Amino acid sequence: MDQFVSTFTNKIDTKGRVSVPVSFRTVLAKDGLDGIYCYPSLDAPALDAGGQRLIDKINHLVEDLAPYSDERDQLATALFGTSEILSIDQDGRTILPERLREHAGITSHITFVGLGEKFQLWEPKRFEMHLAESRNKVRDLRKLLGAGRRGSGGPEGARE
Amino acid sequence: MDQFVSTFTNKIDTKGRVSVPVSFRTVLAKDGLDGIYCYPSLDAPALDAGGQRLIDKINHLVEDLAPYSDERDQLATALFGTSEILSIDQDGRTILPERLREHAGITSHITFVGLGEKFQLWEPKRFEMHLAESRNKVRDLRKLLGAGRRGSGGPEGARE
DNA sequence: GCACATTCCATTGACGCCCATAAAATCCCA
DNA sequence: TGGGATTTTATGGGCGTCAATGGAATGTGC
Repeated sequence: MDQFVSTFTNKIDTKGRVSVPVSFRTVLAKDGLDGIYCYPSLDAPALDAGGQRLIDKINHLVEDLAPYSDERDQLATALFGTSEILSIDQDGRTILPERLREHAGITSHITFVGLGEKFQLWEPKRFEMHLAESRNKVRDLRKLLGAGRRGSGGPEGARE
Repeated sequence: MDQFVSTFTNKIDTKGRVSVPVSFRTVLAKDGLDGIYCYPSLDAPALDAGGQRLIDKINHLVEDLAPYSDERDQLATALFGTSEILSIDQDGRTILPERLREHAGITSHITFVGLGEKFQLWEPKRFEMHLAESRNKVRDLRKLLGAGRRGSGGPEGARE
């Protein structure tokens, strides 16, 4: 498996440590990064995270702009400037800096959400609402696509 | 890691010393420069900084211009004429010359901002505003990109 | 002598490393 | 198939190390 899938909710201990789900750790290791590349999501109260592949993608984005141009610096500022490379200790735990926790409203628990090539970190309650919204959107989308194919899952097509 | 990532805000003590974030020092050392190459940013009230790789890049930039052309002299003056190579003491601290501090409006605290191949030095308050602007720009930029192609989108993957 | 810069040392708080425990998943064998 | 044994994961806590910072000691030029 080389993709981030499923969701997990773990606890933050008194020292600010959280266990990273083992399946995510496996994907990261295969990806060739000893840690988690993580930054505030631009359009959600959540954190985006991933491994080397995600870093490479962002590098390409920045490198496509003219050297020493204003735009390039701004893009690099918004992406690299707000990013962290979180270390993972030998028990598979990491520590989120205050700045990142704040952006996502995370206090005592964290929900890890697999999105395939990357994953997100959410405050559990917020993620519940976000998930409900997402499902509704998917439902609407399916209506538009037409009742043509009915797949297998019932009205709750999205996974649990 | 061989890139400047994340931001750090450190204090300037009564003697003008500032600790350079350890992760930045590591990158500089790997880059093969015992110090910080630093000059006033051309289009921001900040300082640009980096290691050997940055020096090489700027050399190429200048060399690509016609010899004895006005542009070449101007660029060389603007960059090299205002540059400094800051030394790093054995406790990982450096001292910013008055001229550089003035350009960035730096007084008691300094924010180190990783931009990948280089980094910037900002007065903390100013950087806050600059970051907000940058994030807005990138959001707009992404909307433009996102409208076009769907699968490979930006770093945020078009979906949400 | 003094002003300034550089080197060295001390403190503090954060982080990494190690071990312990409990719960859960997996395996094994009857 | 079921129940117990083993492994693995999630979590908690102790402790040593290191980074950031402050201050003293030493050096250098005027």
